[in-house]
Amino acid sequence: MKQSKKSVTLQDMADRLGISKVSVSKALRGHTDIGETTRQKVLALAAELGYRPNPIAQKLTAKHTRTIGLVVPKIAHHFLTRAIDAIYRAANEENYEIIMMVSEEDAALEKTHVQTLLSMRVDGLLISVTEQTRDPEIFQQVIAHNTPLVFFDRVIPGLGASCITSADEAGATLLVNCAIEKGYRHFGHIGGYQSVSIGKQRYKGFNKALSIHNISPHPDHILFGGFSRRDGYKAMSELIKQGSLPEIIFAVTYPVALGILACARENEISIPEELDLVCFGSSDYNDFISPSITGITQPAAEIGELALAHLLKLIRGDEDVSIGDIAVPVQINHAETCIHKTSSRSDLD
Amino acid sequence: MKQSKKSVTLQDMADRLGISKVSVSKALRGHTDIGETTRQKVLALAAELGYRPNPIAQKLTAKHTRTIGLVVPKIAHHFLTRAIDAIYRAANEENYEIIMMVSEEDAALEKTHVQTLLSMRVDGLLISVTEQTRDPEIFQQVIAHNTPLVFFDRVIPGLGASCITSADEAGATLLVNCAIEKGYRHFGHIGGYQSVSIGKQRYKGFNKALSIHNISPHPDHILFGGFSRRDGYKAMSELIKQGSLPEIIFAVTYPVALGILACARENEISIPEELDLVCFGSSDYNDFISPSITGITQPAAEIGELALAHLLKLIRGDEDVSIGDIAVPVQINHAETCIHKTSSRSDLD
DNA sequence: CTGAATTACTTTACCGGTAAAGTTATTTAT
DNA sequence: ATAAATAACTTTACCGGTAAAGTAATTCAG
Repeated sequence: MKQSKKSVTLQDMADRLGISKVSVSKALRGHTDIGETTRQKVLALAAELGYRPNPIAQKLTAKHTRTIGLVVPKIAHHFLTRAIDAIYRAANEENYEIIMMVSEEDAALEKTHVQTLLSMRVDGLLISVTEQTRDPEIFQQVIAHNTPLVFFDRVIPGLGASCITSADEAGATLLVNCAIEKGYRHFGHIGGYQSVSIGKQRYKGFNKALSIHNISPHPDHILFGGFSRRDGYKAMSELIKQGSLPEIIFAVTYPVALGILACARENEISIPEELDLVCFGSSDYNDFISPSITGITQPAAEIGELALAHLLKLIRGDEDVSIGDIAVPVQINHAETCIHKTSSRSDLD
Repeated sequence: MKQSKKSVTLQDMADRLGISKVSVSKALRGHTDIGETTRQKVLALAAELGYRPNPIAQKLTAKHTRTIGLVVPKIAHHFLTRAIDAIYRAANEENYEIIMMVSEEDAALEKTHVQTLLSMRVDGLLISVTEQTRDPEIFQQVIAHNTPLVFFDRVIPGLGASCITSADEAGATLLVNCAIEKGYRHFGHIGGYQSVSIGKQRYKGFNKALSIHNISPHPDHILFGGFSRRDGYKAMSELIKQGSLPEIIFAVTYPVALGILACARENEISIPEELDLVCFGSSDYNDFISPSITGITQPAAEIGELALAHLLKLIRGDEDVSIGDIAVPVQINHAETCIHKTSSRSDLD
């Protein structure tokens, strides 16, 4: 394999012009030390040779690298995909570079990635943690290292890093309240790991709505697991095995709701007639699904943008920024489930 | 903002141990120059201080950066998302770092990104071009620069860079043949820009199947545009405005098919009864959509992996690798559309 | 027993930039 | 007229590594 053509360096240009490389550097950066004539010559030569400074060399000296590390548990995930997209877009506008690493829901890999990014001297870190992350030690290291850190979506509160999330708790309450108003009383929850922020907060919001209305769900109707379609399917299978079903299930994510839908379909349980369903999250494809699922639309792009904007403020040391948690308000997307309570079950009512 | 704690350098450790920094460097790399006793001391100190070499400094000297540039037109796109995911996973296994940049379907931005990545001294480039890319100049520059380049999905053949794609042409032929066998005779195509490889190849495959069977589609039923849901919707509106509909439409992408579906629904044209529909591509959600759309499933992960593997071979200079195009075979996913021809139209048959 | 090889290091140089501290020749101020 | 300031460069040093070329002490070979 032939070696890559060497690119033009300051020294190359200096040699051609018979001046020192520092002069060339200064000329390019518009330093006042350099006379107009020389500067024009340098600029002309640089254009001619297509000179581009070596960013690696630049980063070696500079205190700031204009690079941000992004760690996400996966990419092919409806919410994250959109958030990542927004982060890239916003970073590009601000002339920051993103280095994304994928932890693949593996806490150990996540840790390695964070360490790698730190050693790459990123100016700051944006992190959405894995389902498995329990030990916050690596993040405490980041904070101790004085590298600005912002969590988004799946966050770890209380570490002294800002957390940007959907209004998980409030959104869940909103959704469940809406169902209560429509007459539903017997709720189930297929929730996520309680060690993960979104799992915990959404369950909390669910409980809050119920307790305000003095409703207590049947313990058998509350199940916890992961956040994927597979997890939803599994939980629904268990629920069916147990025998009794609630009137309506609140699923922790959209994929979980789909898993429930798939499982219900296989077991010939019709949704929303026999069993109703709502969830936190939605999908671009929701309108095409039958039944389309009533749920909470998450402002993924907004969260991505906010997280980046907040991180940049921390990096720049803006005075009007404090480390804190931001919960972006969410809305209900009314679709074909959870229209109104269709049957009243005398045995329970 | 306080400054980040300075990280441990070779010099720091050398000072503490009273040896030269080069010895420390050699010890860490297991160079035979260093005695066992000293090496152990260095290793111990490195572990104690949590030394991590500065990758920026390393890259400045090394000829290879173990970094690969990835340029994609967008992230939130069913096929690309999965391909990107696979690329990250594979790169991680091979201990390569990915630097992804998003061109946002903007050819100018794409060019800048490629230049930036080149100046970052990536070892190779993986590119899926934008809808708008017409001028191959920047890619010719890459090739002239001797940086290995592999296109995937949306490719530019004939430049001397390898192209990894779905079997676009063959897949389209396969799908259309299948429809022909089921009795369909009057075809429409809502296709993509013919300047983009997937648009061109899929249309080509469509034509091939038809011409083999001596079928010529009505010119009014052939429309070209972009690859998004919006584009599908727009094209379908036009088709409706024109008056006559084909029996079945072959849509260039899954989102385009959805756009068609949405537009048909609004105009109370029932699919698949009044108008049938197939497309190139599919979705995780297809099973939940009604009607679920018969189409070609693209091996996104496989294409991502193949593209990366091929690029790595080029980078490593493997002898058994030649620059060439690879079309990964595709399959039909049979769903609720294109079951069999339901009506025969006497006016046309 | 002595020259050559080996061991275990150190010194110097370099990657491609940037910052700080010279160095001249030319102005400007007094 | 002469010291001080200014303009326009150059030299040196440094970022944090790696490669190549010393060097001194010890071991080996004949």
